[in-house]
Amino acid sequence: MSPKALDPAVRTALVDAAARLLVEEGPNALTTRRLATEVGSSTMAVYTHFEGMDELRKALALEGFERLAGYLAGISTSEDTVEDMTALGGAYFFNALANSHLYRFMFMEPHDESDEIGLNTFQTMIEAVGRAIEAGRFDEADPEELATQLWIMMHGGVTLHMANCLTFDEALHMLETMALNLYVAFGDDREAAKASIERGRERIVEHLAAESERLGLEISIPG
Amino acid sequence: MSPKALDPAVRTALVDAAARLLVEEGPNALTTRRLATEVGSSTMAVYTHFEGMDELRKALALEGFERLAGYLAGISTSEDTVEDMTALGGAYFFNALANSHLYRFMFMEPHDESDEIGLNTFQTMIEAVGRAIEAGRFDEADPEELATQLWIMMHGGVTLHMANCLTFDEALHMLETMALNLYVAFGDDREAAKASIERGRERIVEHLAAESERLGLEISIPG
DNA sequence: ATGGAATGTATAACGCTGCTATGGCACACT
DNA sequence: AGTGTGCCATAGCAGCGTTATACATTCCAT
Repeated sequence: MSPKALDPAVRTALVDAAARLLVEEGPNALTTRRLATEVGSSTMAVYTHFEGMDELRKALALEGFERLAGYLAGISTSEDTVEDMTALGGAYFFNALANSHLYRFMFMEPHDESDEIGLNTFQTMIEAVGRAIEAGRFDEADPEELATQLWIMMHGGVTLHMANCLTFDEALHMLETMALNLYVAFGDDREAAKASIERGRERIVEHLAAESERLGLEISIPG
Repeated sequence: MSPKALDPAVRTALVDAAARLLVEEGPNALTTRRLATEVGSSTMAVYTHFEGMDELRKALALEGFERLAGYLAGISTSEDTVEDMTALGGAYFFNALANSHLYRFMFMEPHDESDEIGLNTFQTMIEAVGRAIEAGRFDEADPEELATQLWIMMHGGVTLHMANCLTFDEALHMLETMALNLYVAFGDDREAAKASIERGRERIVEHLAAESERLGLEISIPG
């Protein structure tokens, strides 16, 4: 009883075009008509594949979570668990800036429902904290509790930077300072934490340099 | 050469009506036509007293900063500087929730220009940190540096709660835990900080209870 | 006191938005 | 091969922010 199968390619094409429009021309370019002409269909496609623009925006938020997951997955684990954690934070930070409009949809858009989707992305951070606890760098504690603190810190720094309340340099510096404070509060040795943060930043810089070259982007990373 | 003076009452009426619409019916109710009928004028009023809806929204953000300043001003200083600081954080938190739509305009709306307005509100927090340093609770440091960390923490917790990523209780608990961690990192004694946070929360609860009774609101404050 | 210039405001319209009713058309199943 | 289901294009609706125009009001200069 399916006369014409719903083409999933159209759905992904819509999401892809929407994401592209978002990063290239900003949120104002994200309209049904524009989207329709972009994928070469009519505005009805939005309503057959989604319930409307709101649900498409939710799908876009999901796309944002997947990109974030991709960035986080690019961070390999090492014997320095705190360095890994710092690198994950850096990946979070740069993903938020690179896909800032998507980040908006993920966390800064007024949600009607409480979509708890994408929170398994957060699992990566919890696991990293767990490894640091196992390695003895952090005191015994609930990994989620510690990871949440780091998340609050990252999200706060990222969004205050987006709001022009902190410059890029300020945000980066404050986040590193806060990370040091929290790592120490979590049980790590101050000097060891400082060294791990330093190495974590170096790894992020390398990683991002490679990434930006791959994408042909131009990202300036201050000292 | 001023045939008809621009009535400032209309401007404030517009801002007041906009703020009321925002808190009572949400952002979707904030339209030029709705606003016009609300203040009993035509849509043109928005364009004579503002350049358009965007500038009106900026004025609304300013209104939000003033309300925040009012909340913060309601926190008196005591001999326990860390308790004061915690109470300020609580006031910040509850203001953000009570005027969440205004808070959105202040920090979560994509700004074209970098309005650095309202950052003198932040001065209150810097001064509170300065008092804690003078009192010897915190080590000698740049007060702004420490205050910024607390701000990042508060903003992160508030916005993650707004995004339904943290429940009210979770946000409150995490913020108190983080505050303790940061206070200790700033140089305070752990037990002293714990006691100050406890007293700060009690003060906020009292303050908010009085405030909510005055406004006839119903705010539930968990233990 | 009076004419004229300047300026806020109401009305109507424009282009845009998200969205929906309608109808045709391509497909899968019997 | 017939048939009906369901995707999609067209056209239209109500609403949005904004603007052009006409009117009314007010102040200054004479």
